[in-house]
Amino acid sequence: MPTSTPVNEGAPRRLRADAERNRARVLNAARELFAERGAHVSMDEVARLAEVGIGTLYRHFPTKEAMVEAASQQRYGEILTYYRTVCAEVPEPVRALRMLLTRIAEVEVRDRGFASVVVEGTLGSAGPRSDLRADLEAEIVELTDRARASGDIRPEVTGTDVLCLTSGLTAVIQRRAGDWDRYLDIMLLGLSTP
Amino acid sequence: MPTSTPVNEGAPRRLRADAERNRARVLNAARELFAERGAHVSMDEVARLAEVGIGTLYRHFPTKEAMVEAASQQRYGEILTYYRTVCAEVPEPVRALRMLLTRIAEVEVRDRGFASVVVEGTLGSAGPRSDLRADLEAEIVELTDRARASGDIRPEVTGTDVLCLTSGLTAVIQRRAGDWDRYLDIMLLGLSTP
Amino acid sequence: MPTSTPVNEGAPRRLRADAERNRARVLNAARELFAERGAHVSMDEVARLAEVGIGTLYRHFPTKEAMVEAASQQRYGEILTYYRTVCAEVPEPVRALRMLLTRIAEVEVRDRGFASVVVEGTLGSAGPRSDLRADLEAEIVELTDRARASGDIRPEVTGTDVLCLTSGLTAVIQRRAGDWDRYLDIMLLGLSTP
Amino acid sequence: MPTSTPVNEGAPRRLRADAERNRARVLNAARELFAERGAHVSMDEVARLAEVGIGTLYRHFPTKEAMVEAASQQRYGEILTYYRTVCAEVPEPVRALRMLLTRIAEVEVRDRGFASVVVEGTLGSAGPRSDLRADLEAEIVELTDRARASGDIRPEVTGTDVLCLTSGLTAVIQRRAGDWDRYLDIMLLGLSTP
DNA sequence: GATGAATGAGGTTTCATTCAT
DNA sequence: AATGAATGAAACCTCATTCAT
Repeated sequence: MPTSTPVNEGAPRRLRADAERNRARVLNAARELFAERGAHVSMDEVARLAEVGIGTLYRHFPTKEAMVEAASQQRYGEILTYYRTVCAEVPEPVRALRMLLTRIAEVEVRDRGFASVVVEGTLGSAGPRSDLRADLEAEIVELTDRARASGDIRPEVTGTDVLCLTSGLTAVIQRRAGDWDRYLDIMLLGLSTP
Repeated sequence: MPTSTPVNEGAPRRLRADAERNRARVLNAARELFAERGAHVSMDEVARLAEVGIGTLYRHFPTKEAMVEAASQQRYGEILTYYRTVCAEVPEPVRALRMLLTRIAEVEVRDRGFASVVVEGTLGSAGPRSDLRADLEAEIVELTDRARASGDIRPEVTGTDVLCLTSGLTAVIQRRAGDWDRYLDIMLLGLSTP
Repeated sequence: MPTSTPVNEGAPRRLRADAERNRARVLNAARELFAERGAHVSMDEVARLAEVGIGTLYRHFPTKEAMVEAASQQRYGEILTYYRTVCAEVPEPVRALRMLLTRIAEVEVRDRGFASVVVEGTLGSAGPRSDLRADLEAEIVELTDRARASGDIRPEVTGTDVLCLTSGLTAVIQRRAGDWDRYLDIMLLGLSTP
Repeated sequence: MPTSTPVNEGAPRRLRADAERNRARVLNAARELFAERGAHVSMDEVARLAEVGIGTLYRHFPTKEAMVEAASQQRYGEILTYYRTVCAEVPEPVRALRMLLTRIAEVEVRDRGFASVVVEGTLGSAGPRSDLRADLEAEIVELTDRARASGDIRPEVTGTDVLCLTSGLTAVIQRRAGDWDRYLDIMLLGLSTP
């Protein structure tokens, strides 16, 4: 079972109230802008939308990359929270898996375009995985194990396979958002015992 | 049936021999560089690797985007040629489909990283589709129709569904190259009649 | 004879004990950092090494320049103290001069790189001279006068000449630290009566 | 005898006429601005004075540091040219040495403030020496050897000693320009046989 | 047609200084 | 008095594109 990290959105230290608020504003601005305009959003634009000086932005995140990473973490945190509060209750693993993947898809749809900023860091990709992403992936793997154990999916299907399909799912949303439920149906069919 | 465009890599008019050669050099350089370094390759670098002046490069392609688009076309042309010379002979549509998708995957693996440059224009995505991409997609749709007709895949599966899954396939290669054959297996299983 | 300023490191008024301690911490941090990394040290770094908030730093010194100036003063104070406690006893002016210059060199070696921060304000330079620097220069001039009077150095040598050579001495240490004693030898030879 | 490098101001390749002209304009602008305002001159300002786009400036010199280095080289080239055309004729080594040092001083006076930009790279300093600087230093060393051989300066004086004094000379000019001839007199006295 | 020098808007990042807590 | 978060001007540098040679 994955380590039950408390999902605190990654703020490393205790911050003054206003600092915490600014951090959140920046992260939201970043998510919003990336979501709608893809990768080529400038730091100045993020700062402007967050109504924060550019210096403040850099105080919170030493680098553009760091900021993107943090926004990314935030999204994983959101999904994890959902999973732990809702899916965890569901007894049938395949149903829980479908719920989780659906949630992932919904977040992806909402933040469409965000993914293109972090291709190297998207769910299921290779490359160094951040804390919350690792946790989320661990949950998926575990769910797969349970589903296999209960005989709901084919015995040769591994957790890695499901991560791989998940990765495809988010990409499909980025490219042809409307069709993602068809994708999900077909993939789950491909996994299930006949 | 798809319009049977001759696959001549998109050169619009008769060019002097050396001009044609330069065009090809540029396109290859672009493909190579994008493949290995992803999106942030400059026009100067492309020109340098192509051993061509930057001015020459711009004579052939008015814009960076146009150049990327052309390189993209080249790749689709390559796949189309393969399809028309090899797959078209194969009588069983599902086998032909698997062959085609495998070829697509192989090209994708070879040019790994290229996709990240043209997210907006990859196979199966929404957005304006170029000539050769449209042709290729049409072939996939047609193959799907034949497979459905022959009862090899489920009756409710549409050509669009397969395009959608194909789009996921290329994305998976970009993100976790090693697993693409598992993806293909599961996907085809999901499509097939039980 | 130079005005006998008490060498109290320039703290203008009675400060609370902890304030005084903070002032000293900042000054030491500044000296240390400038010494080892030259000019491009930020105020934040100074504050961090001093274990003091940046605000506190600015309470003590209204400006970076002011802080540098104060650190500079501190160094002159150190040399003056040495001079007044040790050299002043020495009866032969040339020997006293050599001792003083040696001390200056030693401090310069210890704080190598510091000089590059205060080029405009180094010993013997033009530009507005601070209190303690003025005092130190006055001592050098006076020592020169005594040496000339006692016939140890050439009659046409002025105090200004020696200041000028001293200025060269500190520069040489900054640029080729190892050779400063050769410089001193040759310089004193050039001053002395044949 | 130092290798007789032709003094071509360091332009590495054949350039188009206009490029060569721009290169020179930039270098002159840089020298002028650094001379009058010291180190904190921005690249934009240099470009503006040179009446050249900022991009052009960076095409010629990939880095601010590289540009400073090139301007520095130019100055050494200037001095070397003088040395080779004028001093080399003079039979008495000490007189030639004084002429050379005087020239160095004059250039330093003209470009006052320039030195502060390149402390790490000034004549006689430690650190990686550029081609022309190395050549110039070699000339100084050779001159010293000849002067020692002819008995004009003390037998224990080395070329290194003279480099060291030269380094002091340029620093003195930076700090108290007016007095440099006194410095030169005294130092040469210190070197000479009694 | 080909070349590569020139352009300059715009990107990321730093840092001295101010001010709310 | 002390703190450290916030500020934003300005620095350096990149790169798609234009144009003189």
